[in-house]
Formats: sequence, C-alpha cells, structure tokens
Amino acid sequence: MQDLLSPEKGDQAALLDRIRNLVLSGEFPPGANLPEAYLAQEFDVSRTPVREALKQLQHEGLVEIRPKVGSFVREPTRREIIELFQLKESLEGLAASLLARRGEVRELGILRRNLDDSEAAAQSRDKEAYARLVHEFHWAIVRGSDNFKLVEHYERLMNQLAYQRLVLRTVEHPGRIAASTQEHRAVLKMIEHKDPFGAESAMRNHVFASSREALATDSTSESKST
Amino acid sequence: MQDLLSPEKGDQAALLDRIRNLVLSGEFPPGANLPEAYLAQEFDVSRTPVREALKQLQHEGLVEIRPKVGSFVREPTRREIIELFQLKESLEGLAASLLARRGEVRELGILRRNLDDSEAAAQSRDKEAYARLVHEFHWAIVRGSDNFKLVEHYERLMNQLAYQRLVLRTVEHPGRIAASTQEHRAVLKMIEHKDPFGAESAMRNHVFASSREALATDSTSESKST
DNA sequence: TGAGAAGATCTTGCATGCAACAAGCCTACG
DNA sequence: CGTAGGCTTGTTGCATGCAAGATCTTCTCA
Repeated sequence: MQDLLSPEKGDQAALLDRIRNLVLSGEFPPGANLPEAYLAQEFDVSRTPVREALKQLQHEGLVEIRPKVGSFVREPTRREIIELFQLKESLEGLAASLLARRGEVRELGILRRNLDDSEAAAQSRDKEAYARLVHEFHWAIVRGSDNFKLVEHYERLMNQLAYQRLVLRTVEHPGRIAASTQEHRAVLKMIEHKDPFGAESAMRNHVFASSREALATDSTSESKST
Repeated sequence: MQDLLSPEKGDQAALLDRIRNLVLSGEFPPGANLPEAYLAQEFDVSRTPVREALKQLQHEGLVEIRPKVGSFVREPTRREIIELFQLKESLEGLAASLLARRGEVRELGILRRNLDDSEAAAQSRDKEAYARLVHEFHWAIVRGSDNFKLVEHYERLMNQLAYQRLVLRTVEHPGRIAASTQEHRAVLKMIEHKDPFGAESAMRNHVFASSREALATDSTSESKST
C-alpha cells in the first residue's frame, strides 16, 4: 500500500481515489464523519473538489451524505452484503464464461502462474500473500472477459463490498484455503477446455462457497435475518 | 412524458434527474454539448450544483467531460452496447432466478396482468404501449428479485444503454413481437413453477434473442466489428 | 493563395464568501 | 429534579469571482 495521507497534489480524479482509499483502508471506519474542511486542508485543495468527490462516493454507495449534517462512512448491512455476493456470483460467472469463449489469451498464463503462487503461499501459511493472490485471480478473470463495462460494474461492486476488509477474515479458516484453491483449479480447467457453461458454473459455485464462508465469519451490524 | 425543461425549482437530486432526462429523452442528442452556464440558467440554479450533476452523469457513463472543454452526451459504441447486453442478460437472469425462488409474491400478479395487456397491445398494433409494457415486464422482474443492489446496478446499466431509444426500434420488427411475448410467457411459467434454474435460463434466452434484434437494427456509430 | 502564429474569447476549474440549517448546550420553568 | 425551549456554534449548500486553458479568428508572411 502507498501512503494514504500524502499531501502531494494530484489530479482531480486522484482526489477521488485518495478519499476512497481512506474509506476502503479503514482509515476512516464505518460510521466515521468525513468533514469537508478537514479533507480539503489535508489534500490541499478547496472544499469544492472535495464535495464533488464525496458526492461520487455517495453514488458509489460507500458514503452517506446526510443533508446539512455531513458525510459518513457507510456500514453495509448484512443483507446488503448478501445481495452484493449474489451479484458477485453472477458477474464473475459471466466473466468466466466470456473468458472461456476467448480461447488462448494472455490471461491464461496469469491465471496459471497465480495458482502456482497461491499453492506456494498456502503451503508456507502466508495468509497475506494468499489473500492478495485470490484477489488477483478473480480480477484477472474479470479483466480477461474483455468486457470493459463488466469491469466497470465489477469495480463498483467490489468497492461496495469493501472487499479488503472481508477477504482477510475469510482466509482465517484453514479448511477454506484448500477448498478455495481446488475450486480455482476447477475454474481454470474449464476455461482451458473452452467450456463457457462449465466455467460459469464452476465460478459461480466457487463464489457461492466463499461467500458462505465470508458471511459465516462476518460480524456486521444488525443481526436482522432475511 | 412530463415537461422536461420546466423552470420550477426542485431538490438537488431532482436536478440530476432533470439533466439525465434531457440526455435520455434525446433532447440533447449524442455528441451534443451541455454548457454549464446554459443549464444553470435553465434550471435557475448556480453552476455549482449543475457541475456536480454533470460529474455524476459522467460517472454513470452518459456524459463525457473533456477537461477545460465541456460536457458532451456520450454516444455508446456498438461494442459497448454488446457488452451492456451481455451484462443485461446476466443481471436479468439473476433477477428471474431470485424471483422464482421467492414463491407467490405480489410481483406475479403484475407480471400476469402485464402479459395480458401486452398481447392486447400486440393485437391492436399499439407499438408505443407494447414497448412500454415490455419495459415494465423486465423492471417488474428485476424489482421482484427483492435485491436492492441488483436494482441499483440494473438502473445504471439501463441508463447506459439509453434503452428508451433502442426499444422502440426493436419493436418495429413484426415477427419479434410474437416471439417476445412467447418468451415472456415462458419466463413467467418458470417463475410460477418456482424453478430458479429454468427461470434464469428462460430469461437469458429471451434477453439474448431480443439483444440480437436490437443489434441487428442498430445503426450506432462505428461499424468496427469485434 | 495557403499556412502558421498570435491574440481574442469563451468555457471550465477552483477558491472563497455568505446564508441556511442541524445539533448540542444552556437556561428557565414546571 | 426533569424537561422544554431558545440560543450558540459549527457545518454544509450554493452563488459568485477569478484564473487557466482550449478553440477559433485573424493577421502576416512566404
């Protein structure tokens, strides 16, 4: 990770990323207030571009703006997390299907290498590295779909899931790592076989299984069951 | 349609909708410039909230902001439309699947009534009404999924597709109407049978078929084939 | 006549100022 | 002692002013 509060001035799009990272990294935990004046001073800009960025983040679902009160980091409810995982399953399934249809592309090499690295990380109990590799595996498939609109929606989705917080917890389960790697292999195999239906199915199974784990370990907000 | 340029002052969220409608309705056609000063005067606000709204629309993919130049209505390329239809297929498939899982809910009544009305509209050759009913059918299924995040993403997707422009063209094909109604019936039947897999499959088939038609009639921008 | 450069002009991008409103505090009264 | 009402304070929401940059026009020179 790069320094998150570096005062170097950047672009206007960079400001949005900076503030988003403040939220995603947990620097500002759920419920925290994000005062415009503070952020403006911190990033050495005026309140106007900060306001624009905060509005974007509200639109992305990361921030809640209460009129005349302030901007607060939004805590996704358990129900929302379930909903987002259902979407994740669907979108990643589509991505795997599209990738399988594409044939031999550069992304396959990335995936193969990723799997080898993942197993190495699992063997050496390097949870940090493993979590990162899992993340990269999923992203490689989505990017490999060669559908940029899908990538856009997926990015939005993952931001809303605040994935960085969830993945690490999931990895705590020792049994899950082995199963997850197995499922990744199954997905890759289907893609290599150019089997769109098989790839989609394998991917969806995998996402479903891992979401079960994530939700089991999840301790988010209300216990209001669905 | 309500008056799109009424100068009555509204909320700040209403301003976003107003400008979005200007784009979606075709009042400002693809490629058109959206000058901040003009919009500010037209809606009787200052440039600041207009700027915020335009930035949102850029984020939604409807508008392109060229720095220091201006905001322009974005023309989706043919490739983007294909990508968006792939997403549409996936999301509506998910929606149908989730709805089928829910059992007898209020939405089923809406769908049944919609189908009757659709056939009536088809018989009386009322293309306008038919297009509206098709639109409502799809939305009813998405809303019936009871997954609000899905609804959010779907809304975004449909905005990007500028669906209002496309549907009417599709309906021009006389053979398509009969087939489409047939497919709608098939989807509803699967939902009534509480068959998530069947419903998803039927929905995806339907979306795929109708997207083929839409793309065949489409005359968008570059003919750069994929 | 055509091409290139310099200037004019128009638009955006951002900083700042001010008004409006919400939340918390303090006081007064029951 | 508790509660209700008004005030204070701090923050947001928006209008406006100004500077920077991009485009277009025009002038000059080959």
